[in-house]
Order: sequence, then structure tokens, then C-alpha cells
Amino acid sequence: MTLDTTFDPASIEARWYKHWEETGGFRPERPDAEPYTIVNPPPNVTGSLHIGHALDNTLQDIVIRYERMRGKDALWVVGTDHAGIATQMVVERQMEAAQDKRTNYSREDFVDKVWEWKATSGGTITTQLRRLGCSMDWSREQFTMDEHFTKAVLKTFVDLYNDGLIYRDKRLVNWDPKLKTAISDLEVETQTIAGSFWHFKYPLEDGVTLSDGRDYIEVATTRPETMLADMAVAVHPSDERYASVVGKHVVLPITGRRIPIVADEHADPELGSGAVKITPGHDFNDFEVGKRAGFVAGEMLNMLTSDANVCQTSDGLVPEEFLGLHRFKRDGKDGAREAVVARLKADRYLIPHIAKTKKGEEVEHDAEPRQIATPFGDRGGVVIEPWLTDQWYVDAEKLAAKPIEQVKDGTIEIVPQTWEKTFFNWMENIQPWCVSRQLWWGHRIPAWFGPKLHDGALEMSSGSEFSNKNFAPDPIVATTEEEAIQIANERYARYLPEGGTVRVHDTQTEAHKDLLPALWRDQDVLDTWFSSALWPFATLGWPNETDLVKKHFPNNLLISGFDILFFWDARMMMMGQYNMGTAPWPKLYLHGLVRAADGAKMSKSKGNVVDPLGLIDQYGADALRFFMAAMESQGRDIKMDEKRVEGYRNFATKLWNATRFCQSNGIGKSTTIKAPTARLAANQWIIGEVQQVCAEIEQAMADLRFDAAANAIYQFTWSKFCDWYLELIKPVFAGDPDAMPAVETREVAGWALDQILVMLHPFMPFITEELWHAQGTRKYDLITASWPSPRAEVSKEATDAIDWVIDLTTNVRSAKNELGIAPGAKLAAFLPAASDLASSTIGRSSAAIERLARLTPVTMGEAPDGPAMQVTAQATGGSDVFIVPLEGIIDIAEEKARLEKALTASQKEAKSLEGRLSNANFVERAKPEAVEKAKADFAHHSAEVGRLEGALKRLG
RNA sequence: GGGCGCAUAGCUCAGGGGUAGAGCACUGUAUUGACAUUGCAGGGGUCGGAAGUUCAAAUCUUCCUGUGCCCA
Repeated sequence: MTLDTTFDPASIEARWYKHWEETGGFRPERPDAEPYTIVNPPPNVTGSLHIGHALDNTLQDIVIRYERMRGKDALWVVGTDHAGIATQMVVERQMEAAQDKRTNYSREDFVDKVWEWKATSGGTITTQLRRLGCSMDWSREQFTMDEHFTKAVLKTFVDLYNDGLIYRDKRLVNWDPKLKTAISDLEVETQTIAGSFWHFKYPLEDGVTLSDGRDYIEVATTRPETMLADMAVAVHPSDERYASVVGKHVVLPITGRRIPIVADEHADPELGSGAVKITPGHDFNDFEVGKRAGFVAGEMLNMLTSDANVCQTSDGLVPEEFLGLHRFKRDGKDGAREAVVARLKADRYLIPHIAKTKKGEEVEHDAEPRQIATPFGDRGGVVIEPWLTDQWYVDAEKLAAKPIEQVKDGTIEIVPQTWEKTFFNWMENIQPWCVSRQLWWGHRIPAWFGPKLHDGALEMSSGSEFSNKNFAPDPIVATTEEEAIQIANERYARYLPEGGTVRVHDTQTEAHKDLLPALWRDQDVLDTWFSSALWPFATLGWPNETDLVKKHFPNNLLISGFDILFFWDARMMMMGQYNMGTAPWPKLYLHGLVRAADGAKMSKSKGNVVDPLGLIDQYGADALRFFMAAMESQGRDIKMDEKRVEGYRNFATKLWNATRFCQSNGIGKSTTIKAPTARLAANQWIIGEVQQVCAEIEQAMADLRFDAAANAIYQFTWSKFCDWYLELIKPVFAGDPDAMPAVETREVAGWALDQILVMLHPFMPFITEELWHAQGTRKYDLITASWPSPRAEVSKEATDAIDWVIDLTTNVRSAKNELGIAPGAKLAAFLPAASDLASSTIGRSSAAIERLARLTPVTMGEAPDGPAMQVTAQATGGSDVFIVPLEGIIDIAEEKARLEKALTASQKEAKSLEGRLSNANFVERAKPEAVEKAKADFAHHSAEVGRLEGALKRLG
């Protein structure tokens, strides 16, 4: 097949991808081969390909293509994540645009709508991954809400519950009042924002005073509205200012609530007045203080609704005027915060903040301005409210124990290793994982509730929401409703008619209307990460004992961005260990972020995102992939550099043109996997170089050094194969095409080019596949070709000869350039004292010397008297000095300048080495190799100094 | 405040106890057969600063400065 004169990536990419996918190239049947498995971090079903995906998936594709070529039964599991909150938000936004809303539908109908959305608009990213060339096993594409996946999720939940590792608890949770759901610690982003610090007087109850006589305690807060639910004031136990009032009470302004003054280490005597207000129902620290002060979670006052509007506390003390206000100013409308401050100020409970103006005048402000670390929900973007609710928690601490051990003992290797510390730091301080979400889209929690049995007696409650403080129904956790009913029937047997059975209602309210004990299902769904934690085995069919699970679990490697180390990687370790009894993979590779050209994080709001598909359109997928690989050194973020992508597009073009050159000289596909036997020096040399670069790439891949692997094949292809080998063999084709040299060279060149295509294929799959087929009719596609194993013997003499010719050529060119001699000029040269290498090389490679070094004729023997330049040729096997007469060719002064420059360099080196060698300490204490090398280098440079001085003298 | 990184050529980055590397950019030069998305040649760095260890430090240690991320 003849190649077009220009390389056009777009026209070949779509064609080859389709071909690979249709012919099963991504998952060739290799039942007896050693398995190699990776699973992709499932992108959100709502997602589209961003530059981070491009990096992550390129690296994975390089690994999987490499292992596939090495003959493994390579499986790259692909799929998408149902992304609970994100997906529900997308569909809700769509409804909003149509003046519709979720609550206009039943839960079932809404979930159906989401599925409809997925069918039509979901999974954009799967098409985009194809454009990148990713060789995933699409035939088994997974979704975290697939039926078999749900089975895995349910089993895991039920097992964890039965093992006491999942429990229901009432505690403060990170509540997103916009999305109206709990979220986990990891989904909270702390940002520092400008805020205020207000100081208030809390009056002591009748007759009580501090030791200094004051009849109030000063407290300060950044969230004044919470004072409506204050339950105590805390002072440090050692704080003498307050020792006399500990155990006494204050009477809260506004609510009139009488609350105790408690001693607690949490109060910092150095901070403000040393006394802090305690709102256990709305602050994580205060919750702990409250517990220590003897309040149980169920008694803690709650003053906010799920939207974060003020509601009545259970003691009924919040004045009417505050009820219904939002927690703070919103959409320009004052909220509870502003109202509370205004009221306290009016009632003279506000202690003003005195600030000085620039002129030194004192001015009163209501509050002191402050930077406040504020928690925001990473999805909803609003301030997170600590809220007291019943939620399901996973005992992460217990599950984390084994993974910690596995990373410590090397069962799991984290690459680069620096991440281990971060991993340990988080895992060793891990908090209970809140896994319930108040959403409709997701895996519904397999729990049913029924009336509580108190000493065997039924305790019915007045129907109320799940956040009801005083009623904790007993959960029944089961894989199916039938099982739940069965358990309930036993539990409530004495309250059921003979042979009767409990009924299951949609809601708690309906269940309470039932005259008999009845169940209602938990309304909540699981955190998305709960299901994605099962990805390494649930995608293979677990809990069924499928052949895939047996063969491909544990996986071999996981590649992910470091940003999901906790969200996903660590949780896979926990769940892998729990469900499968082993680590999900022995190696975890963490890569960095792709940043904008200026080093900033890419974000839509900054408008500095680079679209990978745009780069593919412009430079081709191969160039983008190669860029990603070449820039991926361990432990550093990648800064976007389009010029570099362009450079790799040029590299692809170079290879394209090199192949065109081969074709025009009758060089086609190779017939053998092993290197052909070769007699010509250039051919032996390139075979040796192929072996070397192959070993380099293999080492780099074993170390997961993508940059080293990419650079190795780049340098080999361009600097060795194109720049030297193709130039070296050109003279051969000027001769008889049927003679041995041409026949052998066509064979070797075809083989070497094939090896390049194979070794480059994991990095640049499209162009290599195209060229692979352009080079001849093949029995198989390159994607399933074998990785090189060039175990050929090449003679040292042959490779030395080529190294010598290359050195000679470079030196001649350099000298000509400096002397202003036309590069193409052919010069006669004399070799007075030829090394053995020189003699044999001049004999067998005269054509190369003539064509590349452009020295002709070369005469063995003394040069005639007269001005001349000296050119050296060096290789391991020999070192020679050519004399090139320059009479009438150039200005002698130029040659002198050139020699002077070289002389200065050699003198400098020689002097430095001499100094080192004359240091007794060096000679005695340095490694013998270092001393030997210094001696050899010194000898070399001394000789150079002598030679150059002589040459200068001859020029006069 | 705690933890983890980074600082090497104009730019983006490798490297690493024994004469400093790549790509891009730059300079000069070349255009009758693979390739100007190119060839050839070249300039450019006291490896952030200071001290220490060592025969020898860009490399190891400590401190400092700047900068980035994560956690509180």
C-alpha cells in the first residue's frame, strides 16, 4: 500500500478504532495465557472527557497494549459510575428548565426518568475514550447500577451489617441544605472566607457573679444564629476567672433558656474571653463537649430544618419571629443570623468591636472582621450544616486495618512511594464513613424499619420523619424484601394473627397507619463510592464465582489520579480485603494533575480548561498520547504545553516519511520476529541498537516510568533510525538491487522498522497500525502482534565501526561549519596512522564515509606539506586523526581559531584531571574505577593537547 | 498549625556523589528524490541561597528563601 505524501491523523484514527473494536482486537481470546488485568476508574456517567481523563486513560492504555503484545490475556475493564448526586442534579436541572421538578413525580417515575436520560445522553465519555484510542473491553462495559452490580452492593451491605461493620447512628453529619442530603467528610471542601466575629454577654442567673463582680459571661461566635440552640457555656477547668461559676447557669438572651456553665478542655483560656457557647446540635466540637457534659445525642437541640431554616427547638423556646428564617442572609434577605444580632444589640447584649481608623479615631462595629474556615459541599456549593440525623455508617477504622498493614509490608506497592505517608496519615485517622444519602438515584439501602420492641413489647410512635429524635426503629437488613418480611414475621410473631405476615409500606407514615406491626423501607441510597469500591471484582461478576473473577482478581495494577486516593483507591482496598480476603491489586500507580500552561489548576470557572478532543483534532490522538506519556514522570503534575504536543505530531510525521522512504526502496514488512542475520556493519549496528532500546523500554515499563519509555523510543526512532541508519544504507540502494548488500539491507531495515512500530504502538497506536499494514499484508493486526525479542548476536567490530563513522561524520560536519566550508564539499583526507578499526572500516564502509563524512579519497599515509585541518574519529575500538589539506579552500586563520578553541577545552579538562590525580586522597580513597577513568581521561586530553598544539604549529 | 512536594538552559521538564541532558524557542546554514511538520551545525546553565559531610556535592544532611498541594 502506497502512503499519501502527508500524514493525516484524523483519516486513520476512526478507521482503525472501528476495526479493532469490531474484530475483537481489544480482548483477543487467550484462554491459556497469563492474565493481566486493570480496571479503569469509572468516569461519571454524566461526565465528558477532560484532560485528566486523557492522561489517566492514556497511561492505562499504554500498559494494557504493552502487556497484550507481550502475550498476556490482557483485560481492561471499562464502565461508568452512576454518580448519585451528580446525575440526579443533571436530571433535576433539566426538569427545572422545563418548569418541572423531581417532587412532581413518584420516586419510581423519577428514577425511570434518570434511566431515560442515561439511555439518551449518558456515557458521552465512552465515545470520547474511543477517540483517544483506548483499548478497553467494551464488550463487557459495566455500569455501577447494573443488575449484577446491585447484587454485589446488596450482599456487601448485608454482610457488613451482620458483621457489625455497618451500623445506624445518630450523630452530627455534614448536611448539604441545598441538595438536602448527608455527605461524607471527603465531599466537604474547606474554604477560607471573610466573615465576622461577634461578642455577646450571656447574663448569669440571679445573684451569681464572676470573681471580678461581673454579672455576665462574655462569649464570642462566628455563627450567632446558633445561640437559639445553645445548651451550655464551656470554660477551661483550670481557668480561675470562671472557677466560681462552673456548675452555675446563665439565662440565654432571646430564648430565656437556662443553661449550665461546664468545665471542658475544649475552651481555650487564651482565646477571646476564654468562655465558649456550646451548641451540640450544630457544631462538631460542641457535639463532643455536649456529650462530655452529659447530653445524649437524642436530647441535643435542633433548630434547623433540612433547608437550614429555623424551626422550633424541642423545648419550644425559640420566639415566633425567628421561625422560618433562613440560617443567614440569602438573596439579599436577612436571615436568622442578622435577626439574632439585631435583637441582641437592641437588648444591649452585644459587645461592640472597637477598631481604629487610619487617623487613630476609635470606631465601634457590631463585629470583628475575620477570615473563617468554612465548609462547603463540593457538589452543591453551599455552606455545609452540621446536622443531627440518623445515618448509616461504615466502621472504616476496622476495615482500614488490613490495607494499612498491606501497604506497610509491601503486599500493596504505592508508586511513587511518597504517597504512602499521605495514605497512612489518612487511614490511621479515619473517621466513620457516612454512607447514606438522601437521594432517589442510587443503590437503595437494603434496610427496613419496623416498630421498636421494648422488653419484648411493641412501642408505637406517632408518625414522624426520620430525623425524629425520640424514636429509633429497629432496622432489618436483608438482601430482599421477602427476607426482610420473614425476619419481621419472627420478630413480631406475637403481634400478628396466626399465620399472618407483616406488610411493607412505602413510607413510615403509612406504616404507622397499619393496625398491625408493619415495615417501611429505608428511603435512602448509598454513597456512590460505596459501590465503586467494589469495582475490581463486581465488574467481573462477583458475588457469582465466575471464571473471570477467578482469573482476573486480584487485578495487576491500578492507575488513578492521586486526588481519588481516599475516595476510591483506599476504599477498594478495604472492600477488596473484606469481600475477597485479599488486596484488589498489588500495585497502585498515582499520577498527578494536568495543569494549565501557567501552572494553575484547570477549571471551568477560570476558563482555562484545555479540551483534549480539540488537541486530538489539531494534532492527532497519537501526539496527545505521546505527550502525556513523555511528560509523566513520577510525582510531578503535568503542565500543559501545546508546543510539545505539536512536537510529537512532528515525530509522527517523521516516522510516516521514514516509512515512505523505506517503501520507495523496496523495504517492506519483515518475515521474522527475530532479527535477520546480517553481515553489513550498518545492519548489525541497527540490530544492536534495537536490542538496546527494547531493553530500555522494558526496564522503564517495569518501573512505570512512562517518560523514560517514551523518550527511549523517540530517540531511537528519530536520532538513530532516521538520522543515521537510513542515511547509512542509502548508498547500498545505489548499487545492484539484487546483490547481497541490498537484499540483506531491505530485510534488516524492514525488520527494524517493524520493531519500531511494535515498540511505539502502545504509545501511538493509530499511526503504527496504519504503517504496519502499509508495509505489507499481515497475518494479524499490530495491536495483537508480539513484542520484540531480538536475541541476535552482533559483532562488536561492526557496531564500533558505525560508531566510528558517526563520530567522524559529526566532526567533519562541525569542522566544515566552523570553517565556512560548504557542507556538501568533498574533501581529500589522509590517515597517517590508521587504527585497526579505521583500516577495516575504511575497507568495508567506504561508501558511507564518502556519502556521510564526504571524505574522498581517503589515503592511508602522510599528508603532503601545507596547511591542513585535523579531524578526529573515535569509538571504543579505535581513535584516529584525519589530515585534510586545506590549501586554497579556506582561510587558515579560521582553522587556527577552531583548533585554539578545542585546545582550550582540552587544556581545561586536562588541568582539572591532573589536579584531581595529584591529590593523594583521591588516588587512595576514591573508587578504583573512578581513578582509572580519571587516568584514562587525563591521558586522552593530554594527547589532544599535544596533537592540537602540533597542528597549530604546522599552520604557522 | 501539621504533613507532602517542587526550585536544573529563555520556556516545559528528565537526571543524579566523579567533565550537566531532552523537547521547544534562539543563531547560522542547506531546498533536483523520505521528511521545511525537514536536514546539518551552533550559542546558552557558578543545577534557588547558606552551612555541613566527603578525596570529590548540582546530587547526601541541616537551615533559609520562594512556590504548590493535602489535612486541621
